[in-house]
Amino acid sequence: MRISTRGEYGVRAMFDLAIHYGKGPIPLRVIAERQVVSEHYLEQLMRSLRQAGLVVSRRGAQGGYELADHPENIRIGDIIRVLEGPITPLDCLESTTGTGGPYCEQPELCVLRGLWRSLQESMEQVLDNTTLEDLRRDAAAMKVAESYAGNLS
Amino acid sequence: MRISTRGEYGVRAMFDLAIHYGKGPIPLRVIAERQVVSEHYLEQLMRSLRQAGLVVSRRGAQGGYELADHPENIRIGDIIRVLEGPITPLDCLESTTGTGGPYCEQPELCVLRGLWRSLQESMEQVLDNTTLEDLRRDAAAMKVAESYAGNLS
DNA sequence: TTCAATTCCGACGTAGTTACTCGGGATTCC
DNA sequence: GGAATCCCGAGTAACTACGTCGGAATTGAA
Repeated sequence: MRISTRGEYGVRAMFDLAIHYGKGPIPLRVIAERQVVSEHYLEQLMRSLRQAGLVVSRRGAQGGYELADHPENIRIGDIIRVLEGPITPLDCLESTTGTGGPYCEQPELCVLRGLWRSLQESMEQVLDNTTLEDLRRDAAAMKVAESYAGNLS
Repeated sequence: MRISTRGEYGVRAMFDLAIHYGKGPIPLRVIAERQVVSEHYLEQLMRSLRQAGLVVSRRGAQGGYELADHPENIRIGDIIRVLEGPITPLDCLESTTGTGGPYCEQPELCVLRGLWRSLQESMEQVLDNTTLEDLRRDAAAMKVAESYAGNLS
């Protein structure tokens, strides 16, 4: 029931970009330093996020990454899905082929399906109802100045 | 964000025992056949569940496993915790030592902590408010006779 | 009393995943 | 032209998930 470091670091990086939204591109090196994660590793994650259209990049000197959209339009669930795949406790909920044991092919007969579906919905509810803007506002409410906020995990 | 087969098979097995609660011990072999999981593997899971006090066992001929308590007193969360460990998206929520990045040692300064905590609470809310009795009742409501219910995933 | 059924236990194996690292090419600004 | 930066594919070491295996201990029944 854990998210991996991909999701964790990815959200940290996106939060960092949200805090500094509107100030032009931020180099990977800076994000990695502020969030205390491996630069090379984070680069891989940013690659995924860029391909998914959540961030845009600029190459060369003065280049870097920035959010592709306003923080209020980026949900945490979007980030997690890109980096971790579908938000689901069990793969069989996503496919119709049924890998969740006997009778999983006939969802109407699978009692446990309802349980896992509820779990899935409750997770998605939290992650899709929180945007980067919410987090940015939380940071501000904590009276943590922007200059420090970049260091928050 | 997935549960592993330990949790999945474990819940399936406990559900099976709930359906057949009050009829004496059920041999591992029977559970494994009904749920279509490896007998040897399931044995390991039952070992954990027994040590945690969720099931009781009887050895020898006519032996097997049964729930240690009435199905309404066994929550899905109890089962998952035994087989998967704490229900949490991030280990740092469980410890006070702080492994969630900079400032995680000072939770009041960690903006993301609130997000992960919400996610954790929503997962626990579902898993701790569903008991084996709820699932048993679901099965009955589905008009699936007990004799078939044992086959449900 | 013997025998078959069953749980109990510890160890082993192995395929896949995770969490990175690395080297170099392409692009952009000054 | 050169420094800064992103872009890309490959490699790798450790860990985890998902089992397997062989046999000892216990129990009920014939």
